[in-house]
Amino acid sequence: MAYAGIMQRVKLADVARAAGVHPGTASRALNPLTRDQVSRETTRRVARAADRLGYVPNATARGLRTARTYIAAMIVPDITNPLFPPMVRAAEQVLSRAGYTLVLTDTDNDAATERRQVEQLRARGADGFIIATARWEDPLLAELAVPAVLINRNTASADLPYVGADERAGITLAVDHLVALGHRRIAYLAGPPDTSTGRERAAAFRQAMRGHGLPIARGQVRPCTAYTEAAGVTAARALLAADRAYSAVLAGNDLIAFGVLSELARAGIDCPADVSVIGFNDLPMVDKLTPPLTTVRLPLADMGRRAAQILLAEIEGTEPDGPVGRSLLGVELAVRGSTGRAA
Amino acid sequence: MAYAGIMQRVKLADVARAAGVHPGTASRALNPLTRDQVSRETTRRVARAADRLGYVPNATARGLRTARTYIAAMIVPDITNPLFPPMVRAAEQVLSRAGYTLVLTDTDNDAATERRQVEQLRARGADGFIIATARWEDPLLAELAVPAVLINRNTASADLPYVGADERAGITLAVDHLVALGHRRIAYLAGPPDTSTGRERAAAFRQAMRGHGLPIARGQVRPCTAYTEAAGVTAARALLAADRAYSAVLAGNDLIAFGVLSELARAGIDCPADVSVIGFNDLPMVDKLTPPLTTVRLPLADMGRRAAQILLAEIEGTEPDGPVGRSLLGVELAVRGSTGRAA
DNA sequence: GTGAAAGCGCTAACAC
DNA sequence: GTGTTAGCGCTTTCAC
Repeated sequence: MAYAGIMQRVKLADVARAAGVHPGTASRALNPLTRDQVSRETTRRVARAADRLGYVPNATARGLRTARTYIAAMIVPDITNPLFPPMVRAAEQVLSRAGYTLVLTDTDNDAATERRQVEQLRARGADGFIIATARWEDPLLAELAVPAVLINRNTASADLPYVGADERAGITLAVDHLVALGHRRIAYLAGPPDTSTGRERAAAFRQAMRGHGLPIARGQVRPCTAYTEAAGVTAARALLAADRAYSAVLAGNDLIAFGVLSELARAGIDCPADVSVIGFNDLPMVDKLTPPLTTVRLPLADMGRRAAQILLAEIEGTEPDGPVGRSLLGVELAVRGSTGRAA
Repeated sequence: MAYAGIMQRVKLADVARAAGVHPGTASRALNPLTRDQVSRETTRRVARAADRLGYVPNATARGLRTARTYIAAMIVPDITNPLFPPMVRAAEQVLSRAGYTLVLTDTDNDAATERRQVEQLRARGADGFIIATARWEDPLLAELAVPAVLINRNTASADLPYVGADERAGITLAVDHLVALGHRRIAYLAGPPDTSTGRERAAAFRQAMRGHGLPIARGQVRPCTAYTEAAGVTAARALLAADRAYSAVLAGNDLIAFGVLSELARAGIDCPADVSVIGFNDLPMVDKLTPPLTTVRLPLADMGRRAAQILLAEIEGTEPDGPVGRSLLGVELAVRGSTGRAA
């Protein structure tokens, strides 16, 4: 096989020869940061030659020389989870515009796989990481010695920049909405406590209830073992089996809410007539369900963009505009048919 | 910021010194393909030294020397389309196990963006491409001079290996199902004709109808301008405005089917009592709709795996097991509530 | 403002 | 079987 296009590529030396200058000069002329060391006229000649010959710099050679790869890696637990694609997409846009290439790696929700991936990518020389897999206790993050930004999930194990949604605000909106509809007995099915989202949202729920002067009974806040429909079913079943009756259920995320909805249906309890349900994340299609799910919408693309910007700033050692340590982006409540006035 | 871990990495020369051999020898000892040129004893010493020092080869330097990057790129039109994540995930697994790193790039459905991305990735030295964005007439594919595999969509512009689902079989299953339920007036809303899937599925529909001895009237097969719900709405409206009444609608994909369902609802036509609807792709959640959508399920992960295997074989110049030119993977019909007996 | 020369870390062609 | 040497394409001192 002859892949001519890739093999006989035009290199800097060719451009320099065509422009009648030394390769070093051509390099300076082409690099925006060193362009001012070169005369206007030379710059023009080099640029024209490069353009005419279709010169594309060899990233590998540059990387070897500069010890920079212009590769950024993004680590997600499972790209088939619709939460992540919008983040990935937005991050890639920012990164690629800045000359970086995004490497995506899917850990399949497995810590060992994740560690392998990270090591492979470090060997590759990835300039930085955007990490969407953080656990609350996460030894890997503590060891990490490269620029990195956490997205969606935060950690207690390291002091890394974090970009997330304003989860407290989201939960507050949801509780406020239910209270405004007359609900007072509101159960919360939390996400797993080894994630920051599981912890943060649960804490926010307690605080919001307290803000409305509503007491929280035992069993009213239940942790789910995972952010899955199955875990939601289990938790909902436990809720239904308990003494206390709730007029509304706030779920740690949409998948848990699905579990609640299906368990309510199984038990012959109507939503929203008998019980209102609210989810979190606003996954695609949840507005097409019957009833359509009221849920908290996260600015996923904004999060991806922001994380990429912060990472770029970290890598290049510049200041990003805006705060770095902890960026909380605004959320909104998508009010739909799964919530109604308290029975 | 001191990122010690990455900066002062141990290099081949260090290993060679520690093992008391020349770097060239160390290189040979470490490379499986050249290991047999080195004595057992030396190999052992080098391996031990490398292990002890935690040597990780510098992929950039190797790439510069060997003109190989061990980077494979995957190009998708829109990663937020749930069709693609399973493919990406499966491809990444195969690739990463083979020592390759997957670069994902999202073209935002834009040919110009796509061209830019491909050029950037060529400059990066990507060893090969998995392309999910092929159009039926696609000049970019004709120019491509690197190993590449098409996935999901085929093209007329180049003779590249193609991995897809058996679309004809899928359409046939759908038509057979409807005919078995007593339907004879079945409309087809095709995808755009600049995609192989748009063309292939439409051709398959005509053939399947012919196989049942069912005539196809003018306006019974309508192309949509895009694979979107909006395009589905438009096409469905045109269908309803026509003289002929249909008892079933087969949609070019699930999004088009959504458009049909919403337009039927708007017109007060019940699905499935009055009209049956079938989609294509089996997107997540379509089983949770009311009514749940009958649709053709594609083996997305298998497609991703297969495409990656073929690409690896292309890159390494070896034979993959199985055919290369055109792999059609089996589909199945997920029968759900949106189809019923003809009225 | 430009040229010369060295070198990033690795591998492959050539000696011995 | 191992050492030597050269060089992948680029950037970046150092001269002038």
